[in-house]
Amino acid sequence: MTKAPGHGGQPSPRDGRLSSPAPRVRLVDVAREAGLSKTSVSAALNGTGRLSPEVRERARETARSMGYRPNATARQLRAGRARLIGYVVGELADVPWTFLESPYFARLTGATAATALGRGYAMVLLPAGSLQSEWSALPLDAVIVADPVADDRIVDDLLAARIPVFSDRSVEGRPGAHWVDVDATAAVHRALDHFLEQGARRPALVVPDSTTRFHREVFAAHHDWCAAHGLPELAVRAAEPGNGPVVRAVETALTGLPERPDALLVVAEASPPLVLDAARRHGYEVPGDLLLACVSEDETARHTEPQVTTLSLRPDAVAEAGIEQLVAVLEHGRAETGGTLVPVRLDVRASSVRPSGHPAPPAPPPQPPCTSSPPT
Amino acid sequence: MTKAPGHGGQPSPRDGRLSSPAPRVRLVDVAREAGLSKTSVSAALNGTGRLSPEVRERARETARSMGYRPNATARQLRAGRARLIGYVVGELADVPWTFLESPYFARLTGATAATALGRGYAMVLLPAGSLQSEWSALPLDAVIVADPVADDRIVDDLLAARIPVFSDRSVEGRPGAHWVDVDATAAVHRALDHFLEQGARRPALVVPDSTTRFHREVFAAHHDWCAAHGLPELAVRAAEPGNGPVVRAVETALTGLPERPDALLVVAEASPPLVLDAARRHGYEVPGDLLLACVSEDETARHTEPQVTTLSLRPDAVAEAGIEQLVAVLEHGRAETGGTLVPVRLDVRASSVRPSGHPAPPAPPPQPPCTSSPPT
DNA sequence: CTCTTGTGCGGGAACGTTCCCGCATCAATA
DNA sequence: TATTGATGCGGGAACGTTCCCGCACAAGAG
Repeated sequence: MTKAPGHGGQPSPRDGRLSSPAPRVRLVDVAREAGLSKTSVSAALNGTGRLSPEVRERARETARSMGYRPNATARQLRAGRARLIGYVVGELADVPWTFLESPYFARLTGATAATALGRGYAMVLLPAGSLQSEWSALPLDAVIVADPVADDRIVDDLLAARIPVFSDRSVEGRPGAHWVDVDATAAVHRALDHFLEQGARRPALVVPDSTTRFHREVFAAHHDWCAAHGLPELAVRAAEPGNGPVVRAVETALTGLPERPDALLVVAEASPPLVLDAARRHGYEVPGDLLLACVSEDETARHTEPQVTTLSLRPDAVAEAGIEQLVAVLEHGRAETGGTLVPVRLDVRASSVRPSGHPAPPAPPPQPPCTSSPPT
Repeated sequence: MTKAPGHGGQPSPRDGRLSSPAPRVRLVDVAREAGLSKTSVSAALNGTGRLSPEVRERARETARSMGYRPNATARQLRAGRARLIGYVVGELADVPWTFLESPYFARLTGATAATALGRGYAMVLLPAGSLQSEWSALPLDAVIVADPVADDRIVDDLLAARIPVFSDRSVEGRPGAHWVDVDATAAVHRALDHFLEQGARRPALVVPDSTTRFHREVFAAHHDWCAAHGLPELAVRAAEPGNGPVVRAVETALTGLPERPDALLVVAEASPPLVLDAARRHGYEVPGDLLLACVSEDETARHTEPQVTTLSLRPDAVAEAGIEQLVAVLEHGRAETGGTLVPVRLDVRASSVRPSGHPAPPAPPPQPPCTSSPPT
């Protein structure tokens, strides 16, 4: 006993027999029991330092038998980081947490957590539109902000707090912010090209009227594609995301447009069977009268009759790219990563394949001379 | 400068001009700048201690202007806990993370995270079937294990590590473990009673063949109810959860049973529109030929034609009860909490209401004398 | 026999907080 | 004028790790 405990005269209540529920065993406890120093025990357990095999083994065995578990917080303090990342999803910020019900975000969330954990980072779920006070008590090494809405302060707050942010392309160029995004333009073009190949000439689009970068880019891509191909721009914007508004928008697209569409692309997290039912209710046979494709991760698309063609935004790939970038920035100090664009995947199923009985145009569609809009 | 920096002769690289990216400002930095001690600054920022208003304000202002943010890890170390809880879902342990795609778990997860954060706890997502190594580096105050499967080691590992566990009723009686559960028996009885009121006499049940306590209790409750009411026990177990197997089980229930059912209760996270479509494909008109109810949180049930009756397991209430219990145990040391049973909610919609044109039995069904099975 | 080199282990200082004290100072009372 | 009590602030010890050293000792080289 080289030094007095300092706190009180008593030899500290560590040595048991007090009613308290058995304090956790620390490194020094193991060291004392094994007749070693905490330095040696630490080195033994971590496999570092210069130790004789006997001492190493003795320390390990003592630690095991005493049920020693290192204090994670103390380690973090020493290490200078907590290997903890935050995860916020900004869409639907007014209705926090409903995002998990959308298959895309459900998968993105799960894949992000899994990938992060594989790289040694734990992920905490944060509510959208949260204040500083909600997360300032957390030792966050970085925060992922999935699909921020334009007016959300969260990204600014995080950057002001010098916390690295990983988000979508809308943060491009801001110092301390990095991005991974879905190739929305490619997605829309891919689906519309597919419709065109299958003979559709009046493809319609349904997209929610949200302020996320993705939805805006979808709308613009559709506009450009229609202009470039000289086809009518049939688009309906759903008032908000969610099955109700989207299904109503689908009904508008099927009945309330100047032209009756022969193909429908739904770029919203709507339930494929619901969309299919809506089409049927309004007298469309799919795929006979209407080719249907949904941007969706919902696996119910594979269980309808006919099965519904989907365009996957590949949330797992987005998550992987995001975490890879995060690790590169946090651990190797690569701040110059330019961002990553993840390609989409079209899963063609019966709902968008023209049945053999129907007339398929042999030649590509006539390109009208009035294509004056830029193909950008 | 009362004491040498100890580390090296240099005045430490804190004072800038080195290429390093501006080290984070600490409490002592603020104190030095304000001409105060770290004790006073700490007290000023935390609103504790005895300080003159001027000093308090000066400390706050200096901290603000220097962009001081307290180090969360150091606080946690001092406080002895991290206010961090783990969240594991054990079902579908072989396919980690798919659970988030089920509306029930999506809502449960979101509600748990939100409620926890409201009480000052952050929630980290952990993969099912994870090893000690995955979470041992995290300073978890407790772990929530949603619906553990019978053979999962996770609960044992956590209890062995002296981490409080909050789970379903299957952990009842184990020291250090607490539970909140859904009243499965009440749920089944509620739905079947409703069918009976609506005149059904051959209600069928579809339930996944899983090892979670919930699904086993559902099966047993159905068995008891049928016996008590002298009705045929029409039950089909889906090979596993998921839309595919469940829809196939629904088809079996509709076509492959000894009796043709006149009501169907689907206790699985299946998409209501898919179940409805399956019934139609096999010649049932809902609700004319078949009363339908699903145990589901899927909001698509409100957008089908007819709308589908659902039995909500109230994940938000489960989450709230769980966190409340967690706080009681962690902060007030109430270890004796007996557990909480959350009631269900039946949302009756058109799919389970006998249309007026159909014959409705005026009197309650004849109770046969052979009711020998215990009504427990 | 002395000087170096290497090995095995321990002391003690960080990491950044909070909080228990103790030491001044000053007003009020005897 | 002394004694008390309250008030305002600072010193320093924790919290439990990791890691940089330095010290002792043994072995080999000159």
